[in-house]
Amino acid sequence: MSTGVRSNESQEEPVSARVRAEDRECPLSTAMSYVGEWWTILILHDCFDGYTRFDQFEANIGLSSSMLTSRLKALVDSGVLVKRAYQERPVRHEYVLTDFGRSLRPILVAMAAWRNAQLAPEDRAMILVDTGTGREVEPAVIDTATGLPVSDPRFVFTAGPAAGEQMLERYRRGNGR
Amino acid sequence: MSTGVRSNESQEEPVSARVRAEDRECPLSTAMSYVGEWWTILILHDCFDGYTRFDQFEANIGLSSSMLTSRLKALVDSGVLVKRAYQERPVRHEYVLTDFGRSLRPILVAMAAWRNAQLAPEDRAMILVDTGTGREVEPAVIDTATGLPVSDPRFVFTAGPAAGEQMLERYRRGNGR
DNA sequence: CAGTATCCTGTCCGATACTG
DNA sequence: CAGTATCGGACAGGATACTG
Repeated sequence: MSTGVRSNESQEEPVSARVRAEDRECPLSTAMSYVGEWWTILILHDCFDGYTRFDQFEANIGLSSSMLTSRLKALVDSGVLVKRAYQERPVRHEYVLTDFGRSLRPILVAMAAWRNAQLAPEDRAMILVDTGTGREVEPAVIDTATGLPVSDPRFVFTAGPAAGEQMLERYRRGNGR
Repeated sequence: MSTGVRSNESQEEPVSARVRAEDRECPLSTAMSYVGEWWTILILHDCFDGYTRFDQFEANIGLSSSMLTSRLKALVDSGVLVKRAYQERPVRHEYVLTDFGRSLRPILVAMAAWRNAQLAPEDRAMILVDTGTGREVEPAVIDTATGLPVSDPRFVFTAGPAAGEQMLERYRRGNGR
């Protein structure tokens, strides 16, 4: 799990997302292989709100049980959740976030904040609050060095040290910048 | 476009994502209807890097031309891109980000930052840099009031003023918190 | 309740061919 | 080059039925 990618699998080998992510060696693609699916985001949302059980996910999200089974399995396989029996006879499981899974929360927050920023405060259906003060949080994605929002045009993507040929080509002179 | 949701459409009415987003009245779902697809993220990435043309997207992303056509159309319909002829005879178009489209960039940055944080600096294939200083940016999602990262457990989601029954139910006493 | 297994439909998406 | 139209296979995902 050091690379953060799905570890095992049955004998079958589908998972187009994984292949695409590695082929592209791009952090965005890798991130998409984790949070690029509706159900995954919705399940994570539930988890961040403290829900842990199959029927809770099913009720909150409203997906079919077979889909939920397969999504949960994928999340466990990829190290985002762990499945744990919390009682025997009958055996009952709970699904809880790993540290790795918790690390995804800022992405969800950024997405929710993006949408809420388009709405007047009184039109927001879900908000982030500071339990210390009770006040609504206004999240921002910033550069930790300067504190500036990353939407500032001075910040641009470019090839990193481990860039492959495709990535280098992408950032060679010639794009519209 | 004030609500940021797709405006028009041909006579046909597919777009399952839109329906789901509105039904759920959840900012995460709405965000997912915009950035929940691989191709959309990849196209946006290209746009943020200054690419504007059909063949550039095709070469960088490697998707089929028919898919690219339909993804671009969706992005134009949803107000993320505008299609503009930059020359006549033969007519050639470019696709450029609207302000609304540009507002999505922090989400992409948060995703890339999430992945890069798992890698040693020398293992990163793509990074964000400050063109002022030339240094790599370490982005963070923070609360603008306190400056604390939103990963801090004091920050939690809860129902907002416009929460509907489903959202209220979700945050009533009873989840695992 | 907590799932698993099976079926079936719609849609994603690449391949191919065509147009100005 | 910058697309559009059509075809067909693979798979996502709901509905339903079954199990301990």
